[in-house]
Amino acid sequence: MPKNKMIQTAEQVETLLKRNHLSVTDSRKKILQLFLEQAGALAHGDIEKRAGERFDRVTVYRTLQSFVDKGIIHTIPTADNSVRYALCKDDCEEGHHHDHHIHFLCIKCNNTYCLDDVVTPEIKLPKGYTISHVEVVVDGICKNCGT
Amino acid sequence: MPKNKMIQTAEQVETLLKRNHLSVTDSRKKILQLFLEQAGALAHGDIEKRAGERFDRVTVYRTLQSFVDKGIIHTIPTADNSVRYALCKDDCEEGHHHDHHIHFLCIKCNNTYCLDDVVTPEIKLPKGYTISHVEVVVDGICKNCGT
DNA sequence: AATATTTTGCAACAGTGTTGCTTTTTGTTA
DNA sequence: TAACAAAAAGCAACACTGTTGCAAAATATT
Repeated sequence: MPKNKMIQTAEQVETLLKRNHLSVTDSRKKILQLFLEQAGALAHGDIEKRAGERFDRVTVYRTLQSFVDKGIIHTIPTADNSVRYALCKDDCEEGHHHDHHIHFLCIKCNNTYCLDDVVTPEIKLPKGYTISHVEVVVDGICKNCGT
Repeated sequence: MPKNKMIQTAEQVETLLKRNHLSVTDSRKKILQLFLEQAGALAHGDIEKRAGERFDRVTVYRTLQSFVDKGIIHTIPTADNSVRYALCKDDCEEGHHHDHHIHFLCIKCNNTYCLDDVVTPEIKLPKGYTISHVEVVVDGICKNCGT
Protein backbone atom coordinates (compact mmCIF):
# COMPACT_ATOMS: atom_id res chain seq x y z
CA MET A 1 0.00 0.00 0.00
CA PRO A 2 1.41 3.42 -0.93
CA LYS A 3 2.39 5.53 2.01
CA ASN A 4 0.10 8.46 1.29
CA LYS A 5 -2.88 6.11 0.98
CA MET A 6 -2.08 4.79 4.41
CA ILE A 7 -1.90 8.21 5.97
CA GLN A 8 -5.15 9.11 4.35
CA THR A 9 -6.78 6.02 5.81
CA ALA A 10 -5.38 6.77 9.24
CA GLU A 11 -6.92 10.24 9.13
CA GLN A 12 -10.16 8.85 7.83
CA VAL A 13 -10.22 6.41 10.73
CA GLU A 14 -9.65 9.09 13.35
CA THR A 15 -12.33 11.28 11.85
CA LEU A 16 -14.77 8.42 11.79
CA LEU A 17 -14.13 7.57 15.42
CA LYS A 18 -14.42 11.15 16.62
CA ARG A 19 -17.55 11.71 14.63
CA ASN A 20 -19.08 8.84 16.54
CA HIS A 21 -17.92 10.09 19.93
CA LEU A 22 -15.51 7.25 20.46
CA SER A 23 -12.12 7.91 21.99
CA VAL A 24 -9.27 7.17 19.62
CA THR A 25 -7.41 4.09 20.77
CA ASP A 26 -4.99 1.73 19.10
CA SER A 27 -7.41 -1.16 18.85
CA ARG A 28 -10.23 0.94 17.49
CA LYS A 29 -7.96 2.50 14.91
CA LYS A 30 -6.51 -0.82 13.84
CA ILE A 31 -9.82 -2.68 13.67
CA LEU A 32 -11.64 0.09 11.88
CA GLN A 33 -8.80 0.25 9.41
CA LEU A 34 -9.21 -3.45 8.72
CA PHE A 35 -12.82 -2.84 7.77
CA LEU A 36 -11.94 0.09 5.54
CA GLU A 37 -9.24 -1.88 3.71
CA GLN A 38 -11.51 -4.87 3.18
CA ALA A 39 -14.36 -5.18 0.71
CA GLY A 40 -16.19 -8.01 2.46
CA ALA A 41 -17.29 -8.78 5.96
CA LEU A 42 -15.10 -9.90 8.83
CA ALA A 43 -15.71 -12.45 11.54
CA HIS A 44 -14.32 -11.97 14.99
CA GLY A 45 -11.68 -14.58 14.26
CA ASP A 46 -10.53 -12.82 11.09
CA ILE A 47 -10.03 -9.64 13.02
CA GLU A 48 -7.96 -11.24 15.73
CA LYS A 49 -5.75 -12.82 13.09
CA ARG A 50 -5.34 -9.78 10.86
CA ALA A 51 -4.76 -7.40 13.71
CA GLY A 52 -1.54 -9.31 14.25
CA GLU A 53 -2.26 -10.89 17.61
CA ARG A 54 -1.78 -7.53 19.21
CA PHE A 55 -5.07 -7.22 21.05
CA ASP A 56 -6.80 -9.20 23.70
CA ARG A 57 -9.83 -11.18 22.62
CA VAL A 58 -11.98 -9.23 25.04
CA THR A 59 -10.80 -5.94 23.59
CA VAL A 60 -11.77 -7.07 20.11
CA TYR A 61 -15.22 -8.10 21.29
CA ARG A 62 -15.75 -4.82 23.08
CA THR A 63 -14.46 -2.81 20.15
CA LEU A 64 -16.81 -4.57 17.74
CA GLN A 65 -19.69 -4.09 20.15
CA SER A 66 -19.03 -0.35 20.41
CA PHE A 67 -18.89 -0.10 16.63
CA VAL A 68 -22.21 -1.88 16.34
CA ASP A 69 -23.73 0.35 19.02
CA LYS A 70 -22.59 3.46 17.19
CA GLY A 71 -23.83 2.15 13.87
CA ILE A 72 -20.42 1.99 12.23
CA ILE A 73 -20.69 -1.70 11.46
CA HIS A 74 -23.56 -4.16 11.42
CA THR A 75 -23.89 -7.89 11.87
CA ILE A 76 -24.76 -10.36 9.16
CA PRO A 77 -26.63 -13.57 9.96
CA THR A 78 -25.15 -16.71 8.49
CA ALA A 79 -26.21 -20.31 8.41
CA ASP A 80 -23.01 -21.59 9.95
CA ASN A 81 -23.55 -19.94 13.27
CA SER A 82 -20.73 -17.45 13.04
CA VAL A 83 -21.39 -13.74 13.35
CA ARG A 84 -19.84 -11.57 10.68
CA TYR A 85 -19.50 -7.83 10.77
CA ALA A 86 -19.49 -5.44 7.88
CA LEU A 87 -18.88 -1.77 7.46
CA CYS A 88 -21.18 -0.67 4.71
CA LYS A 89 -20.13 1.95 2.25
CA ASP A 90 -21.89 5.27 1.93
CA ASP A 91 -24.63 5.85 4.43
CA CYS A 92 -23.45 3.49 7.09
CA GLU A 93 -20.26 5.47 7.49
CA GLU A 94 -22.38 8.39 8.54
CA GLY A 95 -23.49 6.49 11.58
CA HIS A 96 -26.90 5.21 10.65
CA HIS A 97 -27.73 2.00 8.86
CA HIS A 98 -29.60 1.74 5.64
CA ASP A 99 -29.66 -1.99 6.06
CA HIS A 100 -32.04 -2.87 3.31
CA HIS A 101 -29.42 -4.37 1.06
CA ILE A 102 -28.90 -8.08 0.67
CA HIS A 103 -25.91 -10.10 1.77
CA PHE A 104 -23.95 -12.41 -0.47
CA LEU A 105 -21.88 -15.32 0.78
CA CYS A 106 -19.39 -16.77 -1.68
CA ILE A 107 -19.10 -20.51 -1.32
CA LYS A 108 -15.70 -20.46 -3.01
CA CYS A 109 -13.71 -17.74 -1.26
CA ASN A 110 -16.01 -17.79 1.76
CA ASN A 111 -16.22 -14.01 1.80
CA THR A 112 -19.36 -12.16 2.72
CA TYR A 113 -20.32 -9.05 0.79
CA CYS A 114 -22.94 -6.39 1.28
CA LEU A 115 -24.56 -5.83 -2.09
CA ASP A 116 -25.60 -2.27 -1.43
CA ASP A 117 -27.22 -1.87 -4.82
CA VAL A 118 -29.52 -4.85 -4.42
CA VAL A 119 -32.45 -3.98 -2.21
CA THR A 120 -34.49 -6.59 -0.41
CA PRO A 121 -37.60 -7.49 -2.36
CA GLU A 122 -41.14 -7.02 -1.06
CA ILE A 123 -42.39 -10.04 0.79
CA LYS A 124 -46.10 -10.77 1.00
CA LEU A 125 -47.08 -12.71 4.09
CA PRO A 126 -50.37 -14.37 4.99
CA LYS A 127 -52.91 -12.31 6.93
CA GLY A 128 -52.05 -11.66 10.54
CA TYR A 129 -48.32 -11.30 10.17
CA THR A 130 -46.61 -7.95 10.66
CA ILE A 131 -43.21 -7.44 9.08
CA SER A 132 -40.55 -5.58 10.98
CA HIS A 133 -37.41 -6.51 9.06
CA VAL A 134 -36.45 -8.66 6.09
CA GLU A 135 -33.03 -10.24 5.82
CA VAL A 136 -31.90 -11.85 2.58
CA VAL A 137 -28.73 -13.92 2.42
CA VAL A 138 -27.72 -15.33 -0.93
CA ASP A 139 -25.17 -18.13 -1.28
CA GLY A 140 -23.28 -18.56 -4.51
CA ILE A 141 -20.16 -17.57 -6.39
CA CYS A 142 -19.02 -13.98 -6.32
CA LYS A 143 -17.79 -12.02 -9.31
CA ASN A 144 -14.16 -12.42 -8.27
CA CYS A 145 -14.40 -16.21 -8.08
CA GLY A 146 -16.60 -16.65 -11.16
CA THR A 147 -14.72 -17.42 -14.37
CA MET B 1 -53.48 -34.38 24.80
CA PRO B 2 -56.06 -37.16 24.22
CA LYS B 3 -54.67 -40.63 24.55
CA ASN B 4 -55.48 -41.84 21.05
CA LYS B 5 -53.76 -38.77 19.59
CA MET B 6 -50.64 -39.67 21.52
CA ILE B 7 -50.64 -43.23 20.27
CA GLN B 8 -51.15 -42.01 16.77
CA THR B 9 -48.17 -39.69 17.08
CA ALA B 10 -46.01 -42.46 18.50
CA GLU B 11 -46.83 -44.65 15.52
CA GLN B 12 -46.25 -41.77 13.15
CA VAL B 13 -42.85 -41.23 14.73
CA GLU B 14 -41.78 -44.86 14.38
CA THR B 15 -42.92 -44.95 10.77
CA LEU B 16 -41.02 -41.78 10.02
CA LEU B 17 -37.83 -43.12 11.57
CA LYS B 18 -38.03 -46.47 9.82
CA ARG B 19 -38.80 -44.84 6.50
CA ASN B 20 -35.54 -42.94 6.86
CA HIS B 21 -33.54 -46.02 7.82
CA LEU B 22 -32.89 -44.88 11.35
CA SER B 23 -33.08 -47.33 14.20
CA VAL B 24 -35.87 -46.55 16.63
CA THR B 25 -34.41 -45.31 19.89
CA ASP B 26 -35.85 -43.43 22.85
CA SER B 27 -34.11 -40.17 22.08
CA ARG B 28 -35.03 -40.19 18.43
CA LYS B 29 -38.63 -40.96 19.22
CA LYS B 30 -38.86 -38.28 21.88
CA ILE B 31 -37.10 -35.57 19.89
CA LEU B 32 -38.99 -36.26 16.69
CA GLN B 33 -42.21 -36.16 18.68
CA LEU B 34 -41.27 -32.72 19.97
CA PHE B 35 -41.00 -31.49 16.41
CA LEU B 36 -44.31 -33.04 15.40
CA GLU B 37 -46.13 -31.52 18.38
CA GLN B 38 -44.67 -28.09 17.75
CA ALA B 39 -45.62 -25.64 15.04
CA GLY B 40 -42.41 -23.62 15.09
CA ALA B 41 -38.72 -24.33 15.10
CA LEU B 42 -36.66 -25.60 18.00
CA ALA B 43 -33.19 -24.68 19.13
CA HIS B 44 -30.92 -27.24 20.66
CA GLY B 45 -31.55 -25.72 24.06
CA ASP B 46 -35.33 -25.95 23.71
CA ILE B 47 -35.03 -29.61 22.91
CA GLU B 48 -32.89 -30.39 25.91
CA LYS B 49 -35.38 -28.60 28.16
CA ARG B 50 -38.55 -30.07 26.68
CA ALA B 51 -37.21 -33.57 26.51
CA GLY B 52 -37.21 -33.44 30.30
CA GLU B 53 -33.49 -33.61 30.98
CA ARG B 54 -33.55 -37.24 30.01
CA PHE B 55 -30.89 -37.22 27.33
CA ASP B 56 -27.26 -36.33 27.25
CA ARG B 57 -26.33 -33.18 25.40
CA VAL B 58 -24.20 -35.16 23.02
CA THR B 59 -27.08 -37.48 22.21
CA VAL B 60 -29.28 -34.54 21.35
CA TYR B 61 -26.63 -33.09 19.06
CA ARG B 62 -26.12 -36.41 17.33
CA THR B 63 -29.83 -37.03 16.99
CA LEU B 64 -30.38 -33.63 15.42
CA GLN B 65 -27.46 -34.20 13.10
CA SER B 66 -28.83 -37.53 11.93
CA PHE B 67 -32.23 -35.92 11.30
CA VAL B 68 -30.59 -33.21 9.25
CA ASP B 69 -28.59 -35.78 7.31
CA LYS B 70 -31.72 -37.76 6.53
CA GLY B 71 -33.61 -34.65 5.53
CA ILE B 72 -36.20 -34.89 8.27
CA ILE B 73 -35.38 -31.47 9.68
CA HIS B 74 -33.45 -28.50 8.37
CA THR B 75 -31.56 -25.64 9.97
CA ILE B 76 -32.64 -22.03 9.98
CA PRO B 77 -30.09 -19.23 10.12
CA THR B 78 -30.79 -16.51 12.65
CA ALA B 79 -29.16 -13.22 13.43
CA ASP B 80 -28.54 -14.08 17.04
CA ASN B 81 -26.08 -16.81 16.32
CA SER B 82 -28.24 -19.69 17.48
CA VAL B 83 -29.09 -22.54 15.14
CA ARG B 84 -32.73 -23.52 15.03
CA TYR B 85 -34.14 -26.67 13.53
CA ALA B 86 -37.51 -27.14 11.92
CA LEU B 87 -39.46 -30.07 10.61
CA CYS B 88 -41.33 -28.81 7.63
CA LYS B 89 -44.79 -30.03 6.87
CA ASP B 90 -45.63 -31.97 3.72
CA ASP B 91 -42.66 -32.66 1.52
CA CYS B 92 -39.98 -32.49 4.15
CA GLU B 93 -41.53 -35.39 5.98
CA GLU B 94 -40.92 -37.49 2.92
CA GLY B 95 -37.23 -37.10 3.37
CA HIS B 96 -36.30 -34.42 0.89
CA HIS B 97 -36.32 -30.70 1.40
CA HIS B 98 -38.26 -28.23 -0.63
CA ASP B 99 -36.53 -25.48 1.20
CA HIS B 100 -37.65 -22.57 -0.89
CA HIS B 101 -39.99 -21.18 1.70
CA ILE B 102 -39.18 -18.22 3.89
CA HIS B 103 -38.66 -18.21 7.64
CA PHE B 104 -40.47 -15.98 10.06
CA LEU B 105 -39.13 -15.00 13.46
CA CYS B 106 -41.66 -13.53 15.87
CA ILE B 107 -40.13 -10.82 18.01
CA LYS B 108 -42.85 -11.26 20.61
CA CYS B 109 -43.07 -14.98 21.28
CA ASN B 110 -39.59 -15.60 19.86
CA ASN B 111 -40.83 -18.55 17.84
CA THR B 112 -39.54 -19.35 14.40
CA TYR B 113 -41.95 -20.56 11.74
CA CYS B 114 -41.53 -21.99 8.29
CA LEU B 115 -43.98 -20.21 6.05
CA ASP B 116 -44.32 -23.00 3.54
CA ASP B 117 -46.72 -21.06 1.37
CA VAL B 118 -44.44 -18.08 0.93
CA VAL B 119 -41.76 -18.84 -1.61
CA THR B 120 -38.52 -16.91 -1.78
CA PRO B 121 -38.66 -14.14 -4.35
CA GLU B 122 -36.39 -13.90 -7.36
CA ILE B 123 -33.26 -11.94 -6.63
CA LYS B 124 -31.44 -10.13 -9.41
CA LEU B 125 -27.74 -9.73 -8.78
CA PRO B 126 -25.12 -7.67 -10.62
CA LYS B 127 -23.27 -9.38 -13.48
CA GLY B 128 -20.74 -11.96 -12.43
CA TYR B 129 -22.57 -13.40 -9.47
CA THR B 130 -23.99 -16.92 -9.54
CA ILE B 131 -26.80 -17.76 -7.16
CA SER B 132 -26.83 -21.11 -5.47
CA HIS B 133 -29.33 -20.57 -2.67
CA VAL B 134 -31.47 -17.74 -1.32
CA GLU B 135 -32.43 -17.57 2.34
CA VAL B 136 -35.05 -15.11 3.52
CA VAL B 137 -35.65 -14.50 7.21
CA VAL B 138 -38.40 -12.08 8.18
CA ASP B 139 -38.66 -10.59 11.66
CA GLY B 140 -41.99 -9.34 12.92
CA ILE B 141 -45.11 -10.32 14.80
CA CYS B 142 -46.77 -13.65 14.05
CA LYS B 143 -50.47 -14.19 13.65
CA ASN B 144 -50.77 -15.65 17.13
CA CYS B 145 -49.18 -12.64 18.80
CA GLY B 146 -50.86 -10.02 16.59
CA THR B 147 -54.07 -8.54 18.03
C1' DA C 1 -31.96 -66.24 22.40
C1' DA C 2 -27.30 -65.01 20.77
C1' DT C 3 -24.68 -62.06 18.19
C1' DA C 4 -23.37 -58.02 15.39
C1' DT C 5 -24.27 -53.34 14.87
C1' DT C 6 -25.65 -49.00 16.29
C1' DT C 7 -26.44 -45.64 19.68
C1' DT C 8 -25.90 -43.77 24.18
C1' DG C 9 -23.61 -41.59 28.02
C1' DC C 10 -19.48 -40.04 29.97
C1' DA C 11 -15.21 -37.48 30.13
C1' DA C 12 -12.47 -34.40 28.12
C1' DC C 13 -11.62 -30.78 25.11
C1' DA C 14 -11.93 -26.58 21.82
C1' DG C 15 -14.15 -22.42 20.45
C1' DT C 16 -16.86 -18.42 21.42
C1' DG C 17 -18.48 -14.87 24.06
C1' DT C 18 -19.15 -12.54 28.84
C1' DT C 19 -18.10 -10.31 33.41
C1' DG C 20 -15.37 -8.23 37.21
C1' DC C 21 -11.47 -6.02 38.42
C1' DT C 22 -6.87 -3.75 38.11
C1' DT C 23 -3.69 -1.30 35.25
C1' DT C 24 -2.93 1.57 31.43
C1' DT C 25 -4.26 4.91 28.14
C1' DT C 26 -6.97 8.75 26.62
C1' DG C 27 -9.16 13.12 27.08
C1' DT C 28 -9.73 17.34 29.74
C1' DT C 29 -8.82 21.19 32.54
C1' DA C 30 -5.86 24.16 34.74
C1' DT D 1 2.42 20.57 29.75
C1' DA D 2 1.32 18.55 34.15
C1' DA D 3 -2.40 16.62 36.94
C1' DC D 4 -6.54 14.60 37.18
C1' DA D 5 -10.90 12.23 35.82
C1' DA D 6 -12.85 9.13 32.68
C1' DA D 7 -12.55 5.51 29.53
C1' DA D 8 -10.56 1.48 27.61
C1' DA D 9 -7.27 -2.45 27.69
C1' DG D 10 -5.64 -6.53 29.58
C1' DC D 11 -6.05 -10.38 32.58
C1' DA D 12 -8.36 -14.13 34.95
C1' DA D 13 -12.17 -16.65 35.43
C1' DC D 14 -16.40 -18.33 33.94
C1' DA D 15 -20.60 -19.95 31.08
C1' DC D 16 -22.30 -21.80 26.94
C1' DT D 17 -22.10 -24.38 22.71
C1' DG D 18 -20.53 -27.94 20.08
C1' DT D 19 -17.10 -31.94 19.11
C1' DT D 20 -14.41 -36.36 19.68
C1' DG D 21 -12.96 -40.93 21.60
C1' DC D 22 -14.24 -44.65 24.05
C1' DA D 23 -16.74 -48.02 27.04
C1' DA D 24 -21.41 -49.50 28.23
C1' DA D 25 -26.04 -50.14 26.83
C1' DA D 26 -29.72 -50.61 23.57
C1' DT D 27 -31.31 -51.99 19.05
C1' DA D 28 -31.52 -54.86 15.02
C1' DT D 29 -30.57 -59.30 12.90
C1' DT D 30 -29.95 -64.30 12.49
